[in-house]
Amino acid sequence: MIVPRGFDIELARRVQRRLAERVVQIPLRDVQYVVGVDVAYKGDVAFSAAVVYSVNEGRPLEYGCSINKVVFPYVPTLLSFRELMPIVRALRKIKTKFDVVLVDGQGIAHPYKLGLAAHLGVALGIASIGVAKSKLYGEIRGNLIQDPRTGEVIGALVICRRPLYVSVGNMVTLDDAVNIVRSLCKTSSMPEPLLLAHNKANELKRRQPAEFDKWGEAPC
DNA sequence: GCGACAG
DNA sequence: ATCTTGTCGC
Repeated sequence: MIVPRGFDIELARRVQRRLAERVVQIPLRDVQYVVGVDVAYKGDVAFSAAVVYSVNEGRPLEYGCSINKVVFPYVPTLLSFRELMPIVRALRKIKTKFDVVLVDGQGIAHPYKLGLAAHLGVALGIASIGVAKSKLYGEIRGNLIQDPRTGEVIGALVICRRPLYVSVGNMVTLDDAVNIVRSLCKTSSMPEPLLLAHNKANELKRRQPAEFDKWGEAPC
């Protein structure tokens, strides 16, 4: 797996370990607006979507999106270097104030404790939860995911229709994360906000790409 | 060297 | 993630 020329993977790991120290685990209460974010790809173009979902009303309230040129390949443990910016761009389009973001990927259940959801949460100083469809790191012990090196609980298994690997991203506790994901599992194997974001991202992908600016971003 | 490996 | 036909089941 080739990374861009000049990319220092050792430096990247140091950055991840450093940012991981800023992850905070605090209880989240009065969760009313939950955002779901996801990215779809077509060639070297990323189509990202952010959806604000109202828990009380059980429906989406607002959508944010962004179309960007891909700048980094998919490399296990370095997913945020590929998807973080596109997701941030889509999130910034949202006007509604939200309580937490659900991310398609790991939170702290990562070899350097900084999966995509944790990186996003720390970078923006917001509450986030990692919801992955498969495991990246850790040992399954019953319904919990444990760090094989420290024995620390780094996540939990939540059965929607299929098992989901849930972990803290930032500013939430694992219990909060698990309860929130559970309560939002409706018709799909993914919590509603993520399903909506996934569908919106794929819908964007179907449209014709516009003109990219000097930052590699196009209107959407 | 071997196996594992989010999207 | 994406590529990609048919096929099994409700």
